[in-house]
Amino acid sequence: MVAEKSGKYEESELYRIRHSAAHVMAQAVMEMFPGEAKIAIGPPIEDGFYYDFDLPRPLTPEDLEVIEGRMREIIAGDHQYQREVLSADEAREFFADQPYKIELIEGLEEGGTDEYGESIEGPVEISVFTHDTFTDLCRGPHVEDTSNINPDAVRLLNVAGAYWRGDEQRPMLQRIYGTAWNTADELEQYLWRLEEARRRDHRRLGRELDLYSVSEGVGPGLILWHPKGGMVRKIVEDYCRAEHLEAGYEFVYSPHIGKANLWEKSGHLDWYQEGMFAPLEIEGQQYYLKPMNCPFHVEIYKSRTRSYRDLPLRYAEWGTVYRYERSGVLHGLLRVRGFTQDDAHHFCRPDQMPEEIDMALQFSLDILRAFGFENFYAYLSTRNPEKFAGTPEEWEAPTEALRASLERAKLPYQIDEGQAVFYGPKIDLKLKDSLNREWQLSTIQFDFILPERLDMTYVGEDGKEHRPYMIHRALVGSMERFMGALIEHHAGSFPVWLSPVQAILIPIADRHIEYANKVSDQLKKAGLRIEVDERSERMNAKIRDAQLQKVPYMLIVGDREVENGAVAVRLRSGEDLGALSVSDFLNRAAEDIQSQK
RNA sequence: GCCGACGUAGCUCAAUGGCAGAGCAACCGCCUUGUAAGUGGUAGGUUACGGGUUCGACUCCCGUCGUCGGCUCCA
Repeated sequence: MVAEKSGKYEESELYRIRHSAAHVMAQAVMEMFPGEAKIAIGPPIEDGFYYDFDLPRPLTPEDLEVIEGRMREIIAGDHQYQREVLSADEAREFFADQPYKIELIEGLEEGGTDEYGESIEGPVEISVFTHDTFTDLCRGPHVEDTSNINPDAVRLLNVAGAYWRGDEQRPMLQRIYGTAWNTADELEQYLWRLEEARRRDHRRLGRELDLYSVSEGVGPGLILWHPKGGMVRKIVEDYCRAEHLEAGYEFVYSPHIGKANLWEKSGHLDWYQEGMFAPLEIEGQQYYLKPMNCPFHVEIYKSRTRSYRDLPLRYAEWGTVYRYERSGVLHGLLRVRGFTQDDAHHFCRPDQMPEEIDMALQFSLDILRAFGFENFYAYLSTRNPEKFAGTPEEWEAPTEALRASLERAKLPYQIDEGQAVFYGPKIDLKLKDSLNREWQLSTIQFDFILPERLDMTYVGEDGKEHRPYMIHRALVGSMERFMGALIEHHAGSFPVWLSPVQAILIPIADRHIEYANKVSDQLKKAGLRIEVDERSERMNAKIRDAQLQKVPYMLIVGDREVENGAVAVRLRSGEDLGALSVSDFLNRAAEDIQSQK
């Protein structure tokens, strides 16, 4: 079942409002730079709209305020949107001083691309929409009248650079992003959502919770895990390792560098060199930092003769890889230059392939669910016609095999045309977090190229040599990116089983420290991760700090608790559970940990 | 990589050409505390780095590095 691209938004009133607001904005910008503003395109997007301009100078935040103010005036003028159909020649004449529009008109006339650069079939009718003094090449739809736009529900957000037609060889334009809603209240809610996303930003929480840092001294895109973040990561890894063992994987380890010749044979230097760090020279030999683990796992496979009886083999490794990413794309934990994949390779006979794909897919879903993620979207990436090994015919069966597995799993999926890796098609799993943002984590890749390039064989029942199939898969993807997703999904309030500090003991006065340490020892023996706040601070201050660190349980101990062998339990939700005996608290904690909530 | 903004104490931010500051954190005390910040003091700086203009630069100019928002890219 292929997920339908939702046609609903495109047909909605909000879509028309945003599209119309983009036109109003373009009018305001053209008035700001009479005769000098060149307009490109301005479509509605999720949650808002943008418009691209070629202007004589960079826009400032103050300009945005002026533009926004002028937009309100235009809106208040109650101008109708009027559609008119033009011939290509008429349109060219009308937009004679707008080179970007001229280019768009060519696209419409010849067919191939529409006014947003999306591909279309055949030539289409050329229409323009006019409101007040502004006319734009546009297929619509628009609202009837600018009075349908609520001036109190429009906000310009920021300016950014954007290449004309998304092509880095072409001019860089200035893009103004804006948002528009039905009501001021909806706008407020949207702005609140943006603010909430900022509060949850893993880069901010990473610092506040002392999870990780990136040091200028070390280098961009290279992550330093601090003890707290390291603890969370270790728990994630330990859990995954145990699950892998149970699922029939074996663990391997491989080095960080390998000879140039290895990467030549694997095809990485042909297909992927621009993503690799420059080679190191050692005793006249070139070595490369590994961008992937697969060639090493293949070498392990090839270290002896394999029988059909040995298959499938499943090698798993938390392998740290290095990939060159252009400086402008680095982003916290989500786009880095060094990261650790929870990588594994299945080597199997052709007849085992469907089962191996099914297993990898199911395992992936199980693991992600364990960490609190529920909403998955699958993407099937097909052959990139510009960048693929083998022949198009060879790609057909593997692509079908992946598709069949998705059907069996009853996962809704979309096709990502041409997004495959050079060595085969893949399934990617993306998930939505608690703020409805999409994250790509899992990938399951069919590979029929490397086994041949690296000459892998097994001896079949017939005593002859056969070529195995290979699956590359990473479940959480990269530990770094997954940690980023985990931090943001839980807004830093990790479930108890993942919290680096599960409980903090808060002695009310110095005389309670001894008892706090005694309880701490007891809890540590039971396997909990505990801290004691021995600072000479007020209890209130200690609670505040523990709250800010998002510690699941705050255990307050004063005279009453010492006397009764108890702890007064406060949850980070603010809920006060009152005094519990140490063993009752342990039961409560064990339950919470067990449920992984 | 590209366009734009930015870089001042561990963090958040002041100082716009004339003595580099505050709050929090840290450290040393005092207070001994009952569910989100008790209180006094001390220390902390090559203002990212390198050059230039100037009597004088955190401030103006150039370059480099880095961060942020996008674009492009993303095995």
